[in-house]
Amino acid sequence: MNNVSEQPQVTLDDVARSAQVSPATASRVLNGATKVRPDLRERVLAAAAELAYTPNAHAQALARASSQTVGVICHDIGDPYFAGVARGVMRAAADEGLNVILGSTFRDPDREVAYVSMMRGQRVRAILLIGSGFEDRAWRQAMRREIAPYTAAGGRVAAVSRHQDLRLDTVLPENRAGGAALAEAMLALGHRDFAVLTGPPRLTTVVDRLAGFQDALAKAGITLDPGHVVEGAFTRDGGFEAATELLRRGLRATCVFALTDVMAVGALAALRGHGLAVPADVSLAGFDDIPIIADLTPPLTTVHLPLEELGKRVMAMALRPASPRSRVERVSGEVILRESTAPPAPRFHDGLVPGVRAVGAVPLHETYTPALPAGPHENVERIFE
Amino acid sequence: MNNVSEQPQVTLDDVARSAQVSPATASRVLNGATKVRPDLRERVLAAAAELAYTPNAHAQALARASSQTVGVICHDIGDPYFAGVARGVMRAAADEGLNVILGSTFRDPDREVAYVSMMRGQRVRAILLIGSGFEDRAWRQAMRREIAPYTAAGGRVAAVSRHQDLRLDTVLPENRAGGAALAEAMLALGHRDFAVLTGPPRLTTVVDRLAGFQDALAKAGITLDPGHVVEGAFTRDGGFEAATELLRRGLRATCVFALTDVMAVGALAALRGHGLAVPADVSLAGFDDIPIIADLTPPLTTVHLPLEELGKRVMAMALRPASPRSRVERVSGEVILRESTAPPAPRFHDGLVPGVRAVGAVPLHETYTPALPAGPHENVERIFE
DNA sequence: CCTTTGCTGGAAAGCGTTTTCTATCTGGCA
DNA sequence: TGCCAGATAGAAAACGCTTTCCAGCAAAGG
Repeated sequence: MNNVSEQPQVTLDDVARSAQVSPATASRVLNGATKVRPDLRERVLAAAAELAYTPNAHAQALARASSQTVGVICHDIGDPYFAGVARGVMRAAADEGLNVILGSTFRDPDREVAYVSMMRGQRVRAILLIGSGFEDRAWRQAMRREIAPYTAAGGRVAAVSRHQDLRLDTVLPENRAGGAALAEAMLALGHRDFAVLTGPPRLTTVVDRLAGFQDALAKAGITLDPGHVVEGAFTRDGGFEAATELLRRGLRATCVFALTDVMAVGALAALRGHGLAVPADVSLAGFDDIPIIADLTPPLTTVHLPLEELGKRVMAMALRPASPRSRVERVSGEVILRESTAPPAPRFHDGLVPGVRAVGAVPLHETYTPALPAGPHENVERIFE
Repeated sequence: MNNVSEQPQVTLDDVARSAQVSPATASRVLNGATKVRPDLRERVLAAAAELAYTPNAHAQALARASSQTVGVICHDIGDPYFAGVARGVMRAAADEGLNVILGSTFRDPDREVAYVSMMRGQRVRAILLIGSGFEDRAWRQAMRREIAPYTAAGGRVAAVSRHQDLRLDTVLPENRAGGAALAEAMLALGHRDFAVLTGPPRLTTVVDRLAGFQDALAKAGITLDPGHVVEGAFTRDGGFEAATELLRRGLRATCVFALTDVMAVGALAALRGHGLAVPADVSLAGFDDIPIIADLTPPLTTVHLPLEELGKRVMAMALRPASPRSRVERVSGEVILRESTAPPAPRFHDGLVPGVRAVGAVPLHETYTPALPAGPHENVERIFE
């Protein structure tokens, strides 16, 4: 079939033969702890270079019963959120001399389970689950069935932003607190009427961010009009469609909260397409702080998450030996007020919030972190439960 | 060290023993072509499920002397360009049932070579090089030294957007033609004075895009003022800095071409920061058509590349058996005129281009493909050299 | 000068699969 | 009824490496 004549791979035996030593010695030279006579060592090294020898990683993994590989599973590597976290993971992997097997599930739960199984087969040192889990009983069970034997055999699993049901070591963005903080910030701006663009309700991230947002509103005595909560896909187009639907229903809100920045980007386009100015006519806020949104016009208010840091952190977590109790590192979000949010236009005021314009004097681009426990230098808090 | 008692991995022998058959039979049941007596088959399947058996992929790879893995090397997975291509690769990999080992070089040539070596060790079926190569003699030699024995042993290597020196199967965006087409489009708008924000001159992409751009200008009798060519990193901040430097030098150009969209994003911020309106004061164009730029204000004119398609295509290429001559699939770019480019403001006119405003009547958002061979349905042309 | 200790190199036993190869057993046909 | 072909299960070799276990040798000590 293949007319190109294939030379056989050069093996350690070839190197050993060429250097006139035993395979054992060759192995020791190449990665051994024990001493080898200098001249033999020389010969082996020379032979290896000469033959362009590369050890068969599979054979090594088999013989050593351990691998230098970690698995990473995300929903969509094309999404800036995951790309950002993945960048952190790649950086950490490079530092640790680890290889990364990447899985992109395209948001298919079955594919996620399949990836775990596959990585289990690869005997990866650790599996990193990036992104929200699914609120799905069958899925959770399937995952558990894969994960249990893996961890029992010494495998490590760590997650970013996961539901607690799987009891994994987790780097947990404070989605709930972040949603609440954002709501408080918007309330402080004077908004009283909100709309939310949500994602698939099966995702824990959706549930948490929305809940936090609603909590804070409730504390202010405000309930979210169910008609003002529109679901869309966690994509730019999903945001666009959700915002369009919102407008179709007749938007009364003065502030729209898109559960992710990616959705917010689409929403911005939709709002603008309908002749609404942001923030003059309506404020818009997102969540995640993906790199691009500071360069939009207007720059988007959001809840900042240190994406790359999340990736590094989850890797570090996975590399620590397992502990009997699952660890959780909470990473707090930070509301970043940019120009996409402003006090509501006077015509929306209900009279209960006089002088709101004054609040608008809060400088834009400034960090606003109400009610969030944040350390002086890093916004991370460790909790062992 | 690890106080968690580790159960040993369950092996095929365990399954066989539990099913009271030979390992050979168990293997045949699990993935064999030959027939096995139904009751034995049942027992094996039951045992495997019972024990949560997962075959050791390393042992399989060793025994089968082949792996189900491909390697992908890109500069920075956090960059929207690579993330987009990687998404296509992941999709294709999923379709083919292949696993992906990802390498992110962070633009370090040495790391790239190291990744190839590592993937060679993993005996990946194919290595996909995404992104520009380096114009560096030592690097090229090192790469060749890694690639030659790999391909000699039947490994496949394919690249997106590479220099031809390595003689790889390549999916080649028409960087040169794209640069030229963009120049032509800008000339048609009436621009006569240009500036270019380039990236590291070691990258072939930089060389090609710039050359194409200059070619087209030369044809129109225009030479690029060397002071109007500013180098920056291929990142948002690189674009920002390069544009800032350009402004510091005193920008006379009416049109700025950033060699990548990512740089253009930074440039846009810099221009705006200096009080310049785009496109009223200066036009701005990029290259790649990463997803976000259509949502910027103004939406960015660019040369569209089908990123995800690039990824799928390079995978397909790598999966085809090698041919004696290296294949090249050229993918033409497509100039997308959006609102970031407009005819130059009258004050910049040199009097030689009267009536330029009329040209501005060309509707925005429209596709403009001068002098590019594009098929009716896909903008791809196959060339075997 | 002989024995013991300490190194170092080689032989060989795995690591967990797949895949010949061989043996056995069944059924079919003469 | 006897023999052969066909099919199927098991034994064993192989995949390429690491690592224990030995053996041999040199140096050191008695």
